[in-house]
Amino acid sequence: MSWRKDQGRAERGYHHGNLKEALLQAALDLISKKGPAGFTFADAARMAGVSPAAPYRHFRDRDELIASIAQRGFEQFESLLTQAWDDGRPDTVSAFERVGKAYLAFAREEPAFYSAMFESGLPVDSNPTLMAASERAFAIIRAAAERLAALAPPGTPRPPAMMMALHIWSMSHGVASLFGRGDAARRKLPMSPEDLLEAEVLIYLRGLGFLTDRRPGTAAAAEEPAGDRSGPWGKPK
Amino acid sequence: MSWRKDQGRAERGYHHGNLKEALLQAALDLISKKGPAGFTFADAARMAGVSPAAPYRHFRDRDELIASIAQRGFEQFESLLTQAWDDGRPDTVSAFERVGKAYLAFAREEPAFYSAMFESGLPVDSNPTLMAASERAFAIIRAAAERLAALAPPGTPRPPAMMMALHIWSMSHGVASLFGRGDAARRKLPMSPEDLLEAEVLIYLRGLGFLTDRRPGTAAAAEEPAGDRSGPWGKPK
DNA sequence: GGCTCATGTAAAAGCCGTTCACATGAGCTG
DNA sequence: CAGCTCATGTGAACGGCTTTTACATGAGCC
Repeated sequence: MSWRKDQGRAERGYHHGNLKEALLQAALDLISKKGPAGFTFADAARMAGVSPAAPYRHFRDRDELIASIAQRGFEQFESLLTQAWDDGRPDTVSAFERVGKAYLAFAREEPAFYSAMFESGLPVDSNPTLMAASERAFAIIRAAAERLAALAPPGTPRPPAMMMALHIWSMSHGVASLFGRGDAARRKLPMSPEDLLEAEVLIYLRGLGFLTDRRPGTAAAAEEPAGDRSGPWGKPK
Repeated sequence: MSWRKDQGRAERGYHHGNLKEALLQAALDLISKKGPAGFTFADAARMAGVSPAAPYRHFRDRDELIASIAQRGFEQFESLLTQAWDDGRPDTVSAFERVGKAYLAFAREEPAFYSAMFESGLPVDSNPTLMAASERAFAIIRAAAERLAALAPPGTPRPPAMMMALHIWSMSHGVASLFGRGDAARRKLPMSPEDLLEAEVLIYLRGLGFLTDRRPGTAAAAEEPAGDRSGPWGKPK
């Protein structure tokens, strides 16, 4: 991937040609290295090889750059979740769990996006298009919850899908922000964040009446392919 | 509560007399108004009526002030959780739920402490005494989980208390940081954060085999006083 | 070929964090 | 009480950041 002009400052005319994009990339780099607080507008400009005033031709101020990154992050996030959900294939429950894992994977692999989205301190409702992007991403979780709710075992009250979605979101976000990333907020854990979240979601689903232990002969087995786990947290000793 | 010298800059000698405390208070004010990022060392100094260099006699740098606040926050947090847990009275499950609510209440009522503790971007492990304070607070949740695990219905595998504690922590933190505070991260919800978290915890506990719907004649009723709720999310229509 | 306007620069104002040499005076010592 | 000492506060200064303003450049269009 090479831009029209080499992205280094090497022999570049008066005009950069791709500054907006270069600034977004630089900001991503910097945020992932030093967090959204440590990132400076001037640094991004330097990295792109332009003067400190140049970015103002493309972003009203520093916050707007961060908001742009958050926006882009929500878009990638939405696409990742969509892919993970895969319209509920091969079965609703395991697709649902995959969504939780995708959430965590995103937080770990795209820490810069994740912090811009959730830890930058920007009010979510300041920017309507940002808010909309955030809601589109959440809509994936919501749709998944909707499908899951429809599978509620007959006889039990059907859980509100919106509530389930919010619960899953909060679990994923909680695990991701407390234990998820390598360098910030490191706390010792007896298990990986992924396993922690998986167990949490499975226990939760079981609490709703979804028989996630997948033993043959259960109601869930009618829709789910057989699994071999004995319970949400591995084999008890 | 009046200090030796009136805390305003009004007729104050060369020495402040209580600068460290005044700075901590000022920082709390500022952080709760403008977030941990918006807070500046110079502002705190101004608010205390001293020169911008004075704070350096009490804190190595800005981060150390924030860490001090986080530390103090963890201490208050621990005390609040201890009080909420009340050693499991009147019954383990309801005390457990009270702990979740206390978590949320703290996030809402002490946003400045909460952000310093969880959203300031300070590496938790940078300061050993901070880390220790954080662990003491978490120990309350852990102890509660321990007691709850001991009540696991016979016949089912007993869940690891540590895991339960981490689950509860992540749920509480997830709800608090996504929906908890009035002004940052405002997202529309069909229910209050408190109700959302309560339902989440109840469903989770049910998933572990704790019969939290509290109908007479259940195993849980042997330890729990009777309640009147029909399920974790109110009456289904 | 010449115009225009988006895009870049230079310079400057104002703020912040941080450091350093120096000032002050609270509290101890005799 | 006199005098000393050292914790605590001051002022000035450095470098860096954000943001604004007036000006420069040249890409794309007529």
